[in-house]
Amino acid sequence: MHLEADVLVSALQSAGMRVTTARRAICEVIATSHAEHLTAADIQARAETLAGGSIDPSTVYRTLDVFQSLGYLHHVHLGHGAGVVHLTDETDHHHLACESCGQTLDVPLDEFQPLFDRLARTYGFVVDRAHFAVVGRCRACEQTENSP
Amino acid sequence: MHLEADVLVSALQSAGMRVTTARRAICEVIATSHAEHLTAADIQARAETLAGGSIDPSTVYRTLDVFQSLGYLHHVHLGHGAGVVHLTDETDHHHLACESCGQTLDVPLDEFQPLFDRLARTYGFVVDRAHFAVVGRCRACEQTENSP
DNA sequence: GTCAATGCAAACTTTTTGCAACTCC
DNA sequence: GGAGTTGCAAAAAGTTTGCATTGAC
Repeated sequence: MHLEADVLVSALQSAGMRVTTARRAICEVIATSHAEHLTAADIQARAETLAGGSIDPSTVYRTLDVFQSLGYLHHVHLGHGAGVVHLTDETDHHHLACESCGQTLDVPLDEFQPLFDRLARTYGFVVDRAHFAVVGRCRACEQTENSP
Repeated sequence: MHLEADVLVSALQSAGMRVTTARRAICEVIATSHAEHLTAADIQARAETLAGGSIDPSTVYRTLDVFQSLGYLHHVHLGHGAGVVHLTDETDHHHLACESCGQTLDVPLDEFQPLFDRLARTYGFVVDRAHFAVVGRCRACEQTENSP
């Protein structure tokens, strides 16, 4: 189930691309990020630690683009601010993004499937599941707000 | 049903705020924008035409902020790029945003309400309906893509 | 006459791009 | 050695902010 960094590295090689220190570190970071939603800046920071040197933001973005092209990543917007990346692998859930505390809640796909099916049938609209995030307020923030 | 620009102007006055040429023009624009999804730049352009002079982007943003604070507007992100504003008034529908052609489809709230109710019951998550947009591909783009 | 609102310029965040230097295969 | 990658710097888009001037009430 878990995606190993090796798989990503091999994917680069199979595509005729080169494996550099920066890319190896980024592979490691995204392979071990399963349930997390990392921004490019997050990935840069972790990859720099792993690589033991600095990595330019543009390198991070370019590498993430590569993995999106190869189909391993999608990027998602959970509200304002930076986008996050997400393993394509893990598409069995969706995100509820709290606009107050920034946390995200993962919800099984089953909850959404009836709606998505209906939208496809009625409007011919195919939802991009990976790109989809529902913005609102989580239970904790909702309670805090209503009992000051 | 239609929100008149006068209502917005009065709201400013009731809140102890001043009515300027720029604000009057912006009121006019958003009051007559019903089904449209306007960016700050769109609003600036139209307001400048109405006002017959230039209006600074910062003035537009500040004025839109005022109306969001007063509860008349929400801003929505329909994918990448600039956000759009939306009359709070018209919350009886939701947006399907095509990531390919950029068009948006309005869908009655009824389609979504069962899901929203379920999310609230199960997770305590209250969906910000105005901020919510579903990203995907519309019928036309989906067909174009699949028959080249 | 005050104080809020404006315009301007500058900063800001996130992301993209051009290009010379580098290094992986 | 040659093509793919990198870093740097600069640019892009969208938005926010500081501050002096203007203008509404």
